[in-house]
Amino acid sequence: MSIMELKEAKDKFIHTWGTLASQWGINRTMAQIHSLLLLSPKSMNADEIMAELQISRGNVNMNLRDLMDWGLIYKQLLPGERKEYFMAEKDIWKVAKQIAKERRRREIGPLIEAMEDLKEGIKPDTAEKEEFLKIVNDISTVSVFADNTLTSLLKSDENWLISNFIKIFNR
Amino acid sequence: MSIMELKEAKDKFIHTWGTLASQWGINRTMAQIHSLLLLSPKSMNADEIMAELQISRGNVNMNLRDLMDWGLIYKQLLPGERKEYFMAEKDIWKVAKQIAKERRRREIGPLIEAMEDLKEGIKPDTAEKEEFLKIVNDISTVSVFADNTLTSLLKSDENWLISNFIKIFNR
DNA sequence: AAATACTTTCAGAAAATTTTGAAAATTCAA
DNA sequence: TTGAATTTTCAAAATTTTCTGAAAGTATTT
Repeated sequence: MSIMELKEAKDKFIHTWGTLASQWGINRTMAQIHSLLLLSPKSMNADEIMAELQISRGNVNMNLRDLMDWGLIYKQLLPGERKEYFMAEKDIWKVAKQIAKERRRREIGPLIEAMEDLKEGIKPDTAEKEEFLKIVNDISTVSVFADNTLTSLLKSDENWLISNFIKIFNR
Repeated sequence: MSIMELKEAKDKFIHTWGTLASQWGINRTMAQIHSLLLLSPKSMNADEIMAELQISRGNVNMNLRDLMDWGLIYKQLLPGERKEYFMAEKDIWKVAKQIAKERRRREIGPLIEAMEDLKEGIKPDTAEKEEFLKIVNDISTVSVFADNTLTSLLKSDENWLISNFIKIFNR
């Protein structure tokens, strides 16, 4: 690949992040705003984001809100400024942990709940029902395992993560 | 919750699985077919799936294909039968591993590639470019870490997973 | 309290994704 | 071969999701 100018590279970054994110269930604009803020040295307001990404005010507002729900960006109130400014968390380890945490909450949590509900509703009084409960129980067990594994990974601090990372590299 | 009949519980299972899956980027019908096969004691053909889920032949065909790509179901050719029959992998640990493997391949792989491409295109000859490369490098590092962690989890066998699971429970 | 600056909401429009179903392709028995 | 059974494809339709932009809501200044 030939040498790119910075602007071009940043645009490519934003585009890539947006495309990948949409492949795994996160909306494109949300990912684009996130990467824009990730790359921006200063915090930005809604108008700046609208101009940069060529999207509507409503869209910007809604996705900023979602990004705050995900814990990926922060609102910043600058003294003497009426407008709200937004900045992204730049520590990528924190970002990754935050994403893992949210996905755990959104994807694994509801699965565990649903399986518990199903368990409660069925009595294993026939072979058929036993078979059904076996599957529900298995899914429950695996989900709880995944939940616990992720939780313990997330609880352990950055140093642990990095040392693990180095260990894996050196094996 | 009151006592449910088995049929009702199975329908709820299929519906829940479909809803959850669509919340995290997998299409609803694919998840419904998967859960139908997961709960079915015998393998099923396209017509049976069409009838049970009230969906078109094309839709069934396409999603069976996708499920095979994910490695979640197998085609079974019954002797004396022209039609193709399908059965789901019932070992939930294997299912979970397969899902983790695919998601790693589809979500993390392209991210690592994209960051490598960006790195190659930029020379750190200004402070701005250095900052940009810092972020790209950080993302690259975290992605590779996540990739390695998942890979080593997946390589380790079921016994390891279960013993870890027990450890976490006993702590 | 009125005007101004800004943010939020939400109904309808646009875009993206999923689904349908009939036609084309493939497979296999006779 | 032929042709009946079955699977695959794919353009168009249906559905779902996302986006727009103007109106409503809030906060701040004068």
